[in-house]
Amino acid sequence: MDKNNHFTKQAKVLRALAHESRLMIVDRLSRGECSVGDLHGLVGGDLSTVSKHLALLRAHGVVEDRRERTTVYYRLLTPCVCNLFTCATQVLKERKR
Amino acid sequence: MDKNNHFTKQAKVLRALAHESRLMIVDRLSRGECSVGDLHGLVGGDLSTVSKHLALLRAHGVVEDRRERTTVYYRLLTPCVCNLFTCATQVLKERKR
DNA sequence: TTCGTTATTGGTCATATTGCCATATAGTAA
DNA sequence: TTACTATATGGCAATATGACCAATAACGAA
Repeated sequence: MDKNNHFTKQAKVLRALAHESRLMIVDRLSRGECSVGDLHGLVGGDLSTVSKHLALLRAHGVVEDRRERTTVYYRLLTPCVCNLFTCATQVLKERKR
Repeated sequence: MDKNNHFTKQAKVLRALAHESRLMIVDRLSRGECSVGDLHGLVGGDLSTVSKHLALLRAHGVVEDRRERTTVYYRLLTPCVCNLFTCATQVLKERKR
């Protein structure tokens, strides 16, 4: 497998996560599955915008969904994404010194 | 401190990393400091483009630089960014199943 | 079927990102 | 000084991203 290609793929995953609202969503999902409506309540803005953020996360393999009656629940597919928070926080901390 | 604000900051750090060329740079720097010229040889494209990627990484606290004569060397400021690779890879792996 | 609830998709505009070119700067040596 | 090497910066055009509104779809209840 080509190495550049792997960096390209990784970059896409990171870009999928690198957004304020999507980080809020991931952070919430790291504490258990949640409906679109509740995520919307958390994130704010237009519901359709939240839905698009979720579609993007799903397309990149970060989350998956499950429908129950008329409600759709999302959950993390790869819990390790929490490491990103730790890492980003550490970069921010280091920067201040 | 406001929580949303923290997500915003984290998102900026992740965006700084979420680019093919910048991941290549970070990956290389994770194995020790390196000059701009050598990074350019690795990444390809225009040298000025590489320089801008480095400026962006520096502005976000991911790397720092040191000048020796006419050569500028860059190095990682926060080694934990390697966790990002692990995590992104895991997301990619999970997606395939 | 028709209606209400929940979520997704299409369209469009504004803004952000990226890459290349040309130019400028920092440092060294002659 | 001039010239040379190594990097950085300004500017611009192409593309990508994000937010909203409107329209649509999926499902259950009446």
